[in-house]
Amino acid sequence: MRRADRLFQLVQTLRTRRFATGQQLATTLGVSKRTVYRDVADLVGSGVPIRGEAGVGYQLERGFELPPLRFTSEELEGLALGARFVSAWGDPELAAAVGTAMTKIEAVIPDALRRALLDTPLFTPGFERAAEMAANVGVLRRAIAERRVIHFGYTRGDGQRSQRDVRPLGLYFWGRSWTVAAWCELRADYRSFRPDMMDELVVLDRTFDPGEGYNLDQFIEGAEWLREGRGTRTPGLER
Amino acid sequence: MRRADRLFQLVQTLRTRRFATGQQLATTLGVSKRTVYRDVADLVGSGVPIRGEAGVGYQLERGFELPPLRFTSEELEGLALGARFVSAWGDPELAAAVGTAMTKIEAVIPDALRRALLDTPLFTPGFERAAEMAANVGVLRRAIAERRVIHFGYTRGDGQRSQRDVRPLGLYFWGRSWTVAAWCELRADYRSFRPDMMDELVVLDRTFDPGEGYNLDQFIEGAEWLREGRGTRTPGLER
DNA sequence: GCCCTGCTGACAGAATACTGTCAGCATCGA
DNA sequence: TCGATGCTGACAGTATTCTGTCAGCAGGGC
Repeated sequence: MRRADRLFQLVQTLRTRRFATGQQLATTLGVSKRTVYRDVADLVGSGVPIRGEAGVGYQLERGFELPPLRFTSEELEGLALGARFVSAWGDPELAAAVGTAMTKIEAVIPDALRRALLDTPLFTPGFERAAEMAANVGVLRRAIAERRVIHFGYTRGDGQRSQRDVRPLGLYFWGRSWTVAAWCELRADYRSFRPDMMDELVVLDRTFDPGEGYNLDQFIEGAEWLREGRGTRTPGLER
Repeated sequence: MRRADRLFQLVQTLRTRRFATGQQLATTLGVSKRTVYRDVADLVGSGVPIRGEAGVGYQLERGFELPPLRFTSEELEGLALGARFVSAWGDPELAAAVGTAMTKIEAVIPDALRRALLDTPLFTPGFERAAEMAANVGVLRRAIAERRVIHFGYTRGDGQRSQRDVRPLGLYFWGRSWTVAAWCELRADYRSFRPDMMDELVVLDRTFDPGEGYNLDQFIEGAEWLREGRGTRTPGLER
């Protein structure tokens, strides 16, 4: 086995096992312990965040699960604009994430590109209630990905309050505000809700299977306005 | 010199010179031509886009000026959302750029991450006139970066038409539409314009120096509504 | 047609890297 | 204190890579 391949495999092993002692790695890779130490030293020298602790073993730091990406300046320009959108209107978690992403981007671009890419005045002004609008979006995003039922109190525009258990299906951003598409267990039908009108949002342990009757495809099917992509109003919205 | 260092230096040489023959590279690096060919083959095998043409020489393809970036999954999630924003509302050039960026991202993420990252239903519905709105934005973006005066015909809402020479200072996206902040040479004052109401937009050869009286800072100073970040109307807009 | 250049294969000697063994020190947790 | 583990240095034999030389083919520009 070529050394380069072995180094790769060492990282892969750490990726899957999280913890491994030098002896274990040596056995797995079929080399001596001394060679493992040398390999680890080389990898660390190349920037791989492997941590070794005496009495414990080796551990790969989080965040190294993805390979590096190479973007063109045009692509970075687009991503940078997108990052501003997210900063202005995304939920705080994602906004923070794109913040660190932009820091990484800024660190590597040469000065010549900097002006066209970052100094170009391209603004997505946040509105007064932008942060408020995005308040619950992060939680909803996770709930959708994990297919968990959520519970919340909801106050409609006319002041009427209700408690809901809903199965969140998708998030929509309409230029000023978010809505979440969901199957409402109270009404036994599809409904849209505005995250900023929710309070006491809780993600329940209960999960759901989006294949059984209540899924986003059906929601979209019932929403002519959405398919044609021209509506600005949201039918079924609990407003 | 270690081989790895030489490979790096070869790329650096091509970065700065754009063109170089194998013989030139051999002399620069202090090795034989044959070795250069081997090095180039290795680099190409590692994904470096070097193009060799018989009778011409070697050339490094554009887009390789930037080092690779390593993002966490959270950061990629944020950038992915931003990419959707740009696809929906950005100008066609940037939309295409984020498209290829997303292709690169999709290519590397493991299946486990794919669902949370790409399959999460997170939509930024484009509106009927979204493409139309962004029509001239790409051109304006370039003009701002290059500080070039632009000329266009403008039709206001009341049907009144005019021809303008303006110095574009910045682009704003308001959730549904774009405006460009500019110094209007006709009115000798700051004005905002909607790109979708421009026709026959031309970037002139004439450049301007944003330090001389008409710059974005002054524009912002005169725009209380913008500083406080709460307005949805745009004073001075030629509507 | 001619020159310049990229590109490939083969080969042999030189240079380099790789590896295991041994020996010892440092650090962490029990 | 003790054991487990990380970590470092030295050394020598082996394996691998690297490199230049030579020879030839192919494609682009003049």
